[in-house]
Amino acid sequence: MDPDDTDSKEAPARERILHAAEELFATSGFQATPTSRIAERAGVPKGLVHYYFRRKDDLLQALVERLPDEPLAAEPLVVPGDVSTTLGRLVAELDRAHASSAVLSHLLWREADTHPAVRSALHARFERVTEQIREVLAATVGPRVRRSAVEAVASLLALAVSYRHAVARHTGGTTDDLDQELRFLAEALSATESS
Amino acid sequence: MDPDDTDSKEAPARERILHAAEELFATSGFQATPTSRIAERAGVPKGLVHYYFRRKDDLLQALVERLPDEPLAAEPLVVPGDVSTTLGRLVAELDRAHASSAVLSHLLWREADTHPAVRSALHARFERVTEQIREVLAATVGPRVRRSAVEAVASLLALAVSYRHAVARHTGGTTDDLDQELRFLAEALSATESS
Amino acid sequence: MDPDDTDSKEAPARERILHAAEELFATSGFQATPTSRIAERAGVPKGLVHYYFRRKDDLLQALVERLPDEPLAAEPLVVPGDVSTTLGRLVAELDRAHASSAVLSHLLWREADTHPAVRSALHARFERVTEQIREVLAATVGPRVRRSAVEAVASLLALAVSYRHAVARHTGGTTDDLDQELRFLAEALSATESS
Amino acid sequence: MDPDDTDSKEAPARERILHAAEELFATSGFQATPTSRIAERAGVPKGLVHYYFRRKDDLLQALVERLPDEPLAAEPLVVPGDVSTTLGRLVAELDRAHASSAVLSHLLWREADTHPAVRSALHARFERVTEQIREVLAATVGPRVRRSAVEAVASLLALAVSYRHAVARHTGGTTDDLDQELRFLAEALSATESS
DNA sequence: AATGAATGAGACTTCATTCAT
DNA sequence: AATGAATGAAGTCTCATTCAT
Repeated sequence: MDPDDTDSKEAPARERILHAAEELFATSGFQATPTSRIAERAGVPKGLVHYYFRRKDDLLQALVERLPDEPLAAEPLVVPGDVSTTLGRLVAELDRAHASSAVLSHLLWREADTHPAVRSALHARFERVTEQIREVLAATVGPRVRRSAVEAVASLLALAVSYRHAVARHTGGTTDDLDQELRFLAEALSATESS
Repeated sequence: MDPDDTDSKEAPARERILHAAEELFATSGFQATPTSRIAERAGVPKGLVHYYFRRKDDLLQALVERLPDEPLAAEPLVVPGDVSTTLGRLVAELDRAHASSAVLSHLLWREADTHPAVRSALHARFERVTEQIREVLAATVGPRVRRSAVEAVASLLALAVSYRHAVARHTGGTTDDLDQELRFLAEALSATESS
Repeated sequence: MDPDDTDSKEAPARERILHAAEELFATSGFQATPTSRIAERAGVPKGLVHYYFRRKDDLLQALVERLPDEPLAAEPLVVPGDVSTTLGRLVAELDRAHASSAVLSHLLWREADTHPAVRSALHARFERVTEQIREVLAATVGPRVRRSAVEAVASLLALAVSYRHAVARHTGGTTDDLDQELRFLAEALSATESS
Repeated sequence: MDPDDTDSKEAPARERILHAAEELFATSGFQATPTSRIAERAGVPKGLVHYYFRRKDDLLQALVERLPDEPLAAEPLVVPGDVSTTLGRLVAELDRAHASSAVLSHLLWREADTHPAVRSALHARFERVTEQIREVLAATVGPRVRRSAVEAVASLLALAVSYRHAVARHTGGTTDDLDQELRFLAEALSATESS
């Protein structure tokens, strides 16, 4: 019929449905988004949504399984010996990564209460952030820094960063920076080194 | 309704409705809770719910306005000079306060995305926690500790504690303790003092 | 049909719904009858059907529980000693009773396969017919007739009458009469008496 | 592919579809059986069902036209002069024949209300049973037995047997035997002979 | 000949909200 | 002041059927 029509026929229907659902779930919430609106947004008939995803929950499930969760390379961030700068870069990078998947992140927090699969995805994400901070720190501080201090800093930072991400969706994406806190942590780590 | 049922006259109907709504909203979410179930749980006829609260949103609004958010006395926690012990007590107290209003807290997080009033209540709560930590810290550390260090620790701790509270509802209320992190922060504060 | 049926607002809504459902279920079958058509026929909004009967099955259930199943007086039929006449009257009366609740009877047969409650109602109905035949016979034949012969005749007649009722709904209500068969049974009973 | 492809296809696809439909229609009813489930059960793609049978009704039609209804040989059952034994054997044989096509029989009764073709098949079946009973009886009783008595017994027995078959699907296939009734009928027939 | 993606009508059901009493 | 019957919009989901390959 329309061979040169590239606007709505560009992606396969299934993909367009997923994309529409992702946006709408994040914007209005899972429950508040009718499947009919997803179909409308994706430019497909209502029935096709249920053809690919029998129940509405399956759509959410598919969305969670599609989560990118890129690894985030540690080395480029590390300035050996300069904890303050390194942590600053690290947090900036975590914020950037979070912002780039803001839609899905929002979705994660919104639906964690009702969908166990979402809940575990959220938990896994936190664990990954903690581990990344730990790695970067370990590669930055000198060998004389106590291991327990590194652990404590990694844990505190992971919690702090995660909280900021959790509320970022309520503030339109902007959060206070952590400059002051990072300087304090860097200084504190150096202090343990002296012994 | 049975007229001689003293059980149903313990609290005024309006109060019973609010109480039922609080529990159900927290358990199943705002959208997923029919007003009819609220009426049922409160032991009042269905019409009465809308008699007191014209729209369902008014119920949520009333719930948020009822938020207790007791101030939490600072002095009993302070052990002057002993930052580690004081912070331990403080966090324990914050956790306890949070747990005691777990239902409402859960509700706050669940509905923050859809109701601005809830969102601000959540934000105000975070600010209050930060302020309390700052107060307690100020009363504990010696005068030689840098003000900026106190700020940094208060901020970090508020973020960390808040994140733990945010996810407590997903883990059945249990969260990792912060002992190691608190010791590290206490030590770090002492270190700044010496200079 | 009903001479008192003046307008559709006469009976309370719940009753009108039941009445409409009864007719439509019998005419088109349970599955093939949309609840919307029941509402339409009853002259009530669609929602009211589900207000009174949460699920469609509940409507069928209520219909079955409403089954009249009048006892059918035995004495007026009995002509002592004249088995043939008595059986003729009895069958005529059973046919008449069946025809008067033709709609519900049809419904019973249609839905017996899918609804156990309907199935048992159907079974109970057969048992009742058998018992009535037995009673009438016992009051008609002389004391010298063997009990086992009465049993056999009652059983055969109940089966035969019931089959005719079962297929009556397919033939527009008309069934072959049983005159010849009844005369044979009467004669056979008399024959056993002689011994 | 080629129709003689025998890789996983024991029977031709069309046949497998009919077989699957027969079972599913009998088990769950015509309306309640989606064509997709028929395809699934038959192990064929969904489109193929409608390729062979344009509309769902065509499937039912084809099923009815395929009805076996084997004639049932009369002679082996007849014990000349012994009506009781003969009738016993006859009923047993009719029951057995019915049970062997229980699935289709069930289907017949279920869909008689909605499909005229099914209805006539059911009616024809009853006529055939009556005729068979009449034949067997005629070959069994002596010439002095009144023809009208034979007619009456054949009719009564056909009705009784048919009712038992009609409800057999509700009772898991088991029905009360007719021993007592058959003895009575045999005796009654003999009684007419004496004159 | 065969297939499975696509379609859209329509089914059941839920529920906030209104209103007459 | 209180109630529960009534309303109708909207939601999820099913499924026979069509059609382009």
